[in-house]
Amino acid sequence: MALEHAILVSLAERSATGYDLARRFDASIGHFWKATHQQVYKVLARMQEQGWVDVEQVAQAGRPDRKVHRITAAGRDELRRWSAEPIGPEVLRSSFAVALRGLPNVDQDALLAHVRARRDEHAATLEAYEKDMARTFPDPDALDEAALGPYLVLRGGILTEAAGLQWCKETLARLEAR
Amino acid sequence: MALEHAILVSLAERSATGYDLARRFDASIGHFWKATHQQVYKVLARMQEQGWVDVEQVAQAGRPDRKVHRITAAGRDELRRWSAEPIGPEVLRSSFAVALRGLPNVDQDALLAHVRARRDEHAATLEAYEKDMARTFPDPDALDEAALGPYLVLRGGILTEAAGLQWCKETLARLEAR
DNA sequence: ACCTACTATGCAACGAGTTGCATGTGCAAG
DNA sequence: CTTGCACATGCAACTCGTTGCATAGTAGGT
Repeated sequence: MALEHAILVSLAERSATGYDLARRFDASIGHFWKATHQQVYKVLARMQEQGWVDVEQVAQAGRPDRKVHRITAAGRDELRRWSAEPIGPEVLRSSFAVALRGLPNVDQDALLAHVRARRDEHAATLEAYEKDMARTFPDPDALDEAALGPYLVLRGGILTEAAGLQWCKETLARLEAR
Repeated sequence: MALEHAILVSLAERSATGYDLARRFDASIGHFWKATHQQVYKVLARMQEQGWVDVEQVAQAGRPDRKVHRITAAGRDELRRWSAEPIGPEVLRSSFAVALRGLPNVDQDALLAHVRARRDEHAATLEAYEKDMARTFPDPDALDEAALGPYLVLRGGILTEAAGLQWCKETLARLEAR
């Protein structure tokens, strides 16, 4: 499993509550790793037992205490240990590709609508990433240590979205040409 | 879940045993959907109960009977019904991106080695896809009904691999420049 | 002669991930 | 004044997916 490690990376950037982490997994980190809040809370509890994080309880009025999780030295060790391990094969699951492959056996109109929707999503995401890139890394040739990782990941997001968009466009052209 | 549907698509192309399907999930279909043989057998049993496939038992000497699964009319209906449903968000889980994002906190040498290995894998897969493309679809402007789906999926594979390769190259250039 | 891989099925135990529910306040929009 | 969203935690039940094991003959390499 690697949700642990995604959380460790995130906590190494900045300490956070489970709630904060869950939101990060809906936003920036969510571009390459998804997790729900239930999962995050469960895993955080386990990580605490293992001593990878420790918790500072912050009382609040009218709502549950914030439990701010901070990465420990053991957590950093684990991150370094994990990063030296061979990376397992990336999980690939594209129901879009499944539907395309089954072209003669699926609902053609629905498929066409799916492709269009997907094209628009890729276009929107790509645009958002490019804006983010321009805002956060205005000068990509002058990045400090802390910025390089996030920059490279965002670059990956842009390349991935551009490829997805291109795929949709070609697919649409083919389907519409029939 | 959509493993059912990936199997239905595969069986619509050609009837098969669980063993055959498992191998397809290691090869062509595996480019966009992974599944182990244990999973395939389990799901096939369920699909049979639901009446989406039926099974012809073929006796063999010295090894278990082959159970050839064929898609039924109900299976085809299910495929059409499923394809009209909204597609859920694609699952994204890239431990590579996690490691990159955590750049300052990971083992730098190991990461560099991972990126190189990944670059080589993408290059090899891309080359294999392109050969497959040249062999299977020598004239992409003259595709019949049955070929279009597989063609488009392969195109998607090529675009995806090319993007991954590009990402690795840029990443390497950045990491090596430090 | 031995070891490995291929064919072909499947169970059992476990770990990962999803869905649904529960609780309770404060604040803003309609 | 009511509806809904943001904050903040978490349990329970379930399904999905992985890992390890079991069986058993045949073919091919060292």
